[in-house]
Amino acid sequence: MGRAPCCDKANVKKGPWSPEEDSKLKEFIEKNGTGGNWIALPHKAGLKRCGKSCRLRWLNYLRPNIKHGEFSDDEDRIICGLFASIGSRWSIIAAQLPGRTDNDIKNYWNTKLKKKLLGIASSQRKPHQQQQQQQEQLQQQLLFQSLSSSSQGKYYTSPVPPLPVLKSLPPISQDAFGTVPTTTSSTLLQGPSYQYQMMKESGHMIVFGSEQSCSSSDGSSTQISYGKEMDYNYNIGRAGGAEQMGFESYLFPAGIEETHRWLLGGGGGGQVERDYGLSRLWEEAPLEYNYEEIKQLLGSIHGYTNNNDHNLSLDDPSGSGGRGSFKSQGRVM
DNA sequence: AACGGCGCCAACCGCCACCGC
DNA sequence: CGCGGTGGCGGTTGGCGCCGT
Repeated sequence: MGRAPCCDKANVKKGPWSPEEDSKLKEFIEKNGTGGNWIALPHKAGLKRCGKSCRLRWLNYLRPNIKHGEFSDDEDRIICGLFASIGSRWSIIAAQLPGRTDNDIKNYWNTKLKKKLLGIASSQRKPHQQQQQQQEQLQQQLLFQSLSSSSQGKYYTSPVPPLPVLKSLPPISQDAFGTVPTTTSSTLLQGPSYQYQMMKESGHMIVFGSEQSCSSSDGSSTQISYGKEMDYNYNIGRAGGAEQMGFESYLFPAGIEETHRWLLGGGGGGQVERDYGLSRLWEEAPLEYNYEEIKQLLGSIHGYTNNNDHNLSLDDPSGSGGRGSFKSQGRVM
């Protein structure tokens, strides 16, 4: 089986575009527009190219106001935040970055940003934290994969809510109190080493990650996994003198509220009511599971798949075949 | 200078959704 | 409602250039 090719492959030129072809295409579109039909366009424009190729060339290179060159820190931040929220929906991400194309962002992510962030993440990993239970690792990795990787097939089927620039929770040792933490790309972590993402004000978010070794005054410790949508508050303030304190609270869909507070002394060390086990432990090696296994594991993450309260839901990938099921996406010409 | 490895990125490929008939 | 054509998307590839040996 197979489908008819979009053009006569024998008679179309492939490979890099010549300046002549570029100017032909540009001139034609500027004069006539695309005519709503890319397949017919190359013939009309006198180009021996596939319509899709023309479209790509126009959208990614010739279109006016295309921005090339280095990505700024702000752009890094937006890409990281959106990737963590919606995964590799490059066209959606590109829509938030005027002048950038999905292809550009995809390339940038794959070649630079991902490595940059992974490097940071692995350098922050502490040896003693490499004792995590396998099940938790698996769940969290799968959670991340399912939310971030379209090929694993979890999709938002409702419009994604407005996404503010995401802020990351500052490490507890950092002087992040009294000022709103401004995130640089170096504090955003992703993928298997993903830790926390935190918006600076109240709102709704999805948190990937977990806390571990949460010590309390009676010496007990607990381990908490997150992989849930939740409402949250995040505040940082000062509690007199040089003392610094802050808190954050999470409201889970089930109505359970959890509040974390911390208190740091000014000069001589600090005290936290709960330890933030911010560094994550993940398997470096990719794990591969079939969909049934993934489903089972995700099913064990409470509250994960039932997010309708928040206008977000997750599709079964088996029905969509893996791509293009982002229902709210608009067509861009 | 030659060669191999690697990174980058433009372009291609294949799939799916949408739309008109 | 079904079908075919087209647009749009994300993953992948191939070629080029840079750099180290």
